[in-house]
Amino acid sequence: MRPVSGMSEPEAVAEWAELVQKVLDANVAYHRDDAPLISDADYDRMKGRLAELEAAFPGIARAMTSKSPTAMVGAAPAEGFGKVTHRVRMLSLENAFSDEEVTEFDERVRKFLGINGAIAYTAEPKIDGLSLSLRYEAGKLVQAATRGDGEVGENVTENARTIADIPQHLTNAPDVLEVRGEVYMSHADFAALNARQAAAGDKAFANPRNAAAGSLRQLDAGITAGRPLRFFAYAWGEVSQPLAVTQTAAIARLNSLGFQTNPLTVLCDGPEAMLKQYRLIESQRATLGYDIDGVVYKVDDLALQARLGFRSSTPRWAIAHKFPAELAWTELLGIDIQVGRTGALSPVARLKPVTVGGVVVSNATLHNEDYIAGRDSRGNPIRDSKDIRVGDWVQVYRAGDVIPKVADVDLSRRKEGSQPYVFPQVCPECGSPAHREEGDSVRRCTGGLICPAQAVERLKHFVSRGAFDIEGLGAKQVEMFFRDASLPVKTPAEIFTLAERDAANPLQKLKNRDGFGEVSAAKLFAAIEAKRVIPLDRLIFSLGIRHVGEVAAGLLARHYGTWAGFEAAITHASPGSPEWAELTAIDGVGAVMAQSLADAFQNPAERAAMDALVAQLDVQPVAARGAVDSPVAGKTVVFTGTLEKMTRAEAKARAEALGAKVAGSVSAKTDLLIAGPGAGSKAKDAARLGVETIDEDTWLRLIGG
DNA sequence: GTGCCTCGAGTTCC
DNA sequence: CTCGAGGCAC
Repeated sequence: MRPVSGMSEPEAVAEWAELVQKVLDANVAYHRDDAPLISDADYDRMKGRLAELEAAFPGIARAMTSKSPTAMVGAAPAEGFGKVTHRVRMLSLENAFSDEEVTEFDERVRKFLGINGAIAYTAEPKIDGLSLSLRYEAGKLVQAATRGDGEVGENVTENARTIADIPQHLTNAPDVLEVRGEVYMSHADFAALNARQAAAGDKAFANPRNAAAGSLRQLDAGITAGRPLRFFAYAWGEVSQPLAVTQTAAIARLNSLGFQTNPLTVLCDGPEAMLKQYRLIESQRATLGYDIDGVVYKVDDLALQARLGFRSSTPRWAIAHKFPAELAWTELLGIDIQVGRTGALSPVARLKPVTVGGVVVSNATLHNEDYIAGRDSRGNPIRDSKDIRVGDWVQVYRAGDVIPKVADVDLSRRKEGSQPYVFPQVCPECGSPAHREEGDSVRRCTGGLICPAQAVERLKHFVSRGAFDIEGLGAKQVEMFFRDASLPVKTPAEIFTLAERDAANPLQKLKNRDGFGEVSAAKLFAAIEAKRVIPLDRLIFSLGIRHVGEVAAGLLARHYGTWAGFEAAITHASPGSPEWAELTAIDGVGAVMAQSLADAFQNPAERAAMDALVAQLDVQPVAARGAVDSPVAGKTVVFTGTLEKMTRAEAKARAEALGAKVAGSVSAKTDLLIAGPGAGSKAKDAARLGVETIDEDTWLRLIGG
């Protein structure tokens, strides 16, 4: 590549224009056609060069950068779309795969609510498209957003405006109304679109879902307008006034506001009726004219829905009853072992590519060594104890329509002289012994940070979304720096000395490398610099300590507040010590997690890496508790005796939603005891300790209902 | 001790 | 998304 410094402006413009076209073509191939034209590395290189040209010739930038793909931020999931934070989280649904699981769902709901009689549920087809949230203010469509990760989605307002089923204006709607539903493409429209694609020499879409997703995510809304997308409304997010008192009535209301709602939505009086509707919908599946992948059941009474509330990522009042997964047979070409950040050795099946549910699958997970051998972790036989051998014909499916898995083996086609797979006893990456602990289903490499696979996976975790989340430093860049001879990054601390080391390196500066330019190198250094200031919870999560995920890291950070406090406590924690007692007293922290933390902090190599890292950082303390505005926020409460207005599970969920901590027994830390009739020893304990005790009605008044 | 509810870890394909 | 397992209530 020619150095930009020796180029004239017209030459630069010519190269720039050519590159823009190539990048745009690649974008179309990747996003619309799901068929990459070029490798990711080449793509990144082209974008880097574009940025370089634009930086060296500001004229280009002023005149045309708005057209340039560099204006569409790189790497991150939201290429070219703005981000939208959902005011009400877009959750996913719990899945059921059998009739029993549906019956259990109903039992669970009634148990939670303490209702013995029947409860009414709606049943509706689960459309196989992509969910979309539409925000209306004063009756006008102001924003459309994809689901994203449920918290943050992409702003696709302009594209949504081109969909005929989506009204631009509503009359008699609440001031604020967020309608949720599914964007999909009908079979007929999908076939016609693919015929057009073929006529134009473009690649066909694999299935209607991909076609709908690709069409909605066009950067040019003009292309979306030419795609026959449809929309069914089935839920809502933020509303300024309630839509109705039942799910059925709310859907009818959405329909009268001008939305398409699914005509197969019916009200059922219990599991029997739900399953009947499931079979009816399943029997009509082939003739509906659009893809569905199951049936969704929802508690009809919205007041009950509110009482049931949510678990961490799914509502308690709904479930998706999925149709059986599509299966396909193919040949197992080989078994590779991958090493994860905790050292776990995971076998991956390399398959002769096969289409399953409209997607070509060439890899599948084999879980662990027992799964290959045909036993579960308790030693019980699975797949009739058939083991899986290289060369076998295997049946694959996509679990939850996503993750490819091997379900079965065809013994009649097993090749003569095939041998059972021998699981490696040493790490294939570093050669250290791989041990399997009693009762554990995974075998782990014992190399720790010595193992390059573990080290690089730990680094990837370190820069991942919930951890340091450094823009421009993703998995791919981490791999590159890890293997780099002149500017290596082998430990998290080394990320923060990157700029300094680059400046001190007279040859081969980062900005002169393939894939980087002046601008991108400076941007990366700035992004790293910005993350020197880091909240304690993110730091703890980023350490990648086994059993300590995002939630546990948050608990620990909130309990200890500062790095100094946390570090001192864990360093001295061992079974029997006061630090250990304090640690395991945290709600959600048990002996296993405590031991894992202690092991990490008391291991000299791990500890050295941690200290070097923290020396580079400005760790922000974390406040004790989220500022929930309620009289019980931050209080520790205990329930005892018989609760008459709600079940124990419900009482606990509501108290926690209001920021209270619910404990099982009364201690000096208890702030409030809610005692129903029949309270025994706990009430005595409370009296002895001087803990305030109230009855259920007083409690309900206190929390407002 | 048993059973429920979550979380954590690992995985694929786009 | 699923599985295994940790943590806790009963």
